[in-house]
Amino acid sequence: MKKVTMRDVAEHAKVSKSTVSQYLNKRYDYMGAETKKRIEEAIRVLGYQPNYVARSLKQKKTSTIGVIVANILHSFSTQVIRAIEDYCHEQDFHVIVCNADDDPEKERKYIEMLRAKQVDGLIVFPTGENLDLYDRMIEEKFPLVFVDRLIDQLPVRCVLLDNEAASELAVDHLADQGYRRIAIMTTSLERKITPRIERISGYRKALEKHGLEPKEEYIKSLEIPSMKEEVKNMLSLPEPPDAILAANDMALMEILSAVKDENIRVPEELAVVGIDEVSFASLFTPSITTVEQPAFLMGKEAAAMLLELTEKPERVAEKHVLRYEPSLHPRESS
Amino acid sequence: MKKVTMRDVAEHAKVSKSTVSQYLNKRYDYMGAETKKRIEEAIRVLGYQPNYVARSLKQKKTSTIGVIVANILHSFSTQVIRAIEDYCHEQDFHVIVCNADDDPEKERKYIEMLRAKQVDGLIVFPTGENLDLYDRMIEEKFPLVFVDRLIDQLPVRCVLLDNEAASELAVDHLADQGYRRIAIMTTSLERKITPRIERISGYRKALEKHGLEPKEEYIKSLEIPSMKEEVKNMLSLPEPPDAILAANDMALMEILSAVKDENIRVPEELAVVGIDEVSFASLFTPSITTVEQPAFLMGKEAAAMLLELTEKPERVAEKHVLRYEPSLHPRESS
DNA sequence: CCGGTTTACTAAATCGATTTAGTTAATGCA
DNA sequence: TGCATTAACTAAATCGATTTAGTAAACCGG
Repeated sequence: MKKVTMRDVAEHAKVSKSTVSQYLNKRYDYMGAETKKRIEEAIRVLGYQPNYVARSLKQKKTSTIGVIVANILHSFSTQVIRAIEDYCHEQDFHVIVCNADDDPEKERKYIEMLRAKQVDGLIVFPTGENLDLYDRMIEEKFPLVFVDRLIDQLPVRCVLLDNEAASELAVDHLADQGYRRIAIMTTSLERKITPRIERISGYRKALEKHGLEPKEEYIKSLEIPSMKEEVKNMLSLPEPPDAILAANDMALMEILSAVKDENIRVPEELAVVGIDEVSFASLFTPSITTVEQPAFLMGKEAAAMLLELTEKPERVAEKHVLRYEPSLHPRESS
Repeated sequence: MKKVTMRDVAEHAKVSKSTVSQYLNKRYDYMGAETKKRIEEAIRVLGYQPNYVARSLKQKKTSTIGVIVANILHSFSTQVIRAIEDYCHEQDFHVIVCNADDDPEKERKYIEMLRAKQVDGLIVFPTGENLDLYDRMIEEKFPLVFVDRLIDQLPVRCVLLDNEAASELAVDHLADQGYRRIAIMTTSLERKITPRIERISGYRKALEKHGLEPKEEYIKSLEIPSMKEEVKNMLSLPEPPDAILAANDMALMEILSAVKDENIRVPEELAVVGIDEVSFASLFTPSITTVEQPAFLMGKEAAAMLLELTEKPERVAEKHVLRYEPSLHPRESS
């Protein structure tokens, strides 16, 4: 049951390997009709299937790209991944997805493995800690696109949300509805992660715009497990917030869980708005007001950009920061 | 900026390529300490990184497996994929995921592409239409595991839910709560897809067990877009159901959407139970009773099984149908 | 100090394609 | 007829590793 190779096809069709290769690559320029038929026949009866590994070695390209997401638990990541996969498969590229789990060591390992596998390019939601690797890729003009997070000093393509606008949309909406004591909660504190920082700064600016004073007790970023507790704390402040902005989908889930535990009426006692669209937003009672990222578009753009770099690697180091506009879905929770 | 190869390392360290290869593969049996140091040094200063494509060609293995899911929109698929990826990455295997979109032609294309890429094995949620390809893989002893769906006549490993038990759990629970007019709704009608068929037959058997007569108006399988409409139809029957079992997560979402549109009180007017756990089940008001598949376990098992077959391909054709037990999460919606 | 063993390495074949530089035969045109 | 073209192929090098068979020197016991 050994593998059938091009050599076998060649022998069976009584031509050379070269001719078979030409045939497979549709270089029919000077190929006899008779020969063509014989090769076709040989391929059929032997059940030949090409070996892309061999071809990749020779051609120095694999038609495969890698995607390393910082944390696959975010719905945003999965939406972007789907968009990338759809686009790439359309273009006959394959995709290998890795989840760095917000761990720079894992990120390093995956970057190294994927490069060893000779992927033609990488889309990375960077943890931000492996500057040497990022630098090296850029220097080598290895096709690279960053998503969701910015590394200021690096000249590289980036696809991300206008995060300040996202918070602004949410705060504007809440302020318009008459809410004055607006809190914000987000996950992940450690490293300076772009979306978290920008969403908080956008929130501060928007408050200011509406003449509202930011209170530090209303601005919390903490790990998932302590989140519900903090919602409860906030609500038992002398002056509790009348609205909470969840800075991402995971924060939203925790807030909703706390709200249910405590039997808080939404939006009468507390308004809730989430950044990131979630599958259940409109099904919920009350339905949840959200600020949606155009995740699908962003994924598609990132993929398109990467595949383009694949053909023009000299342009890898041109810095392009593409900001996408979020959109508000006003619903019953605010 | 050309690539550094083993040859470059060898020259720089003044040894042969073979020695460098031994070094990289940690065959230190008879290697001088001095030589070792020189190679190490050369690798460092040149920034050498191995090329797995070349290695794969020689070794005839890629340390990569393919996963082809029938429809990635199901939460079950994404959970299984995550489990597979986690397990494989732990074992230093890579995973390429493809979404066949319930289209047998796409499935065929992906199977062919992945095999051309020389993946070491395939985990497939089979559409059921490409028997020739399935047959051929089994005949060639190509590592293969099926998930979620059964193809009766094929001797192959399968990982799936005890679907009849899932419906039974749901119906038992509903009957215990006093519901008598229990309906079931599911997506996808065309092909005879295992979970759909078994969940419906399990439902029928369970009804019978409880002395309830199955009514054809209560058993509906249709495409997503017409689903909401059908819920409304059902509820305006002379004798409307008092409970609906959603046979999967997508059906559940449609039912919940209809329930919200029509302002139906759950569970007073209509109880709702879903097969497949969804992220928002416990957050919802009312929280949703679900029957959970052990998706994570199933994915892990499928991956473990496949990697084992990778080492014992002679066992590919042994038929093993692994059935997993679902579990009930009783909540407020029933 | 001689034949065998052990140590430390290397040359060359190989994996399965692609590609370049030819080769041979047929054809065209003056 | 004679020389350049063109058509239809092919031989061999190549991609970057792994691996097998082999070599040469050092060692070692009798």
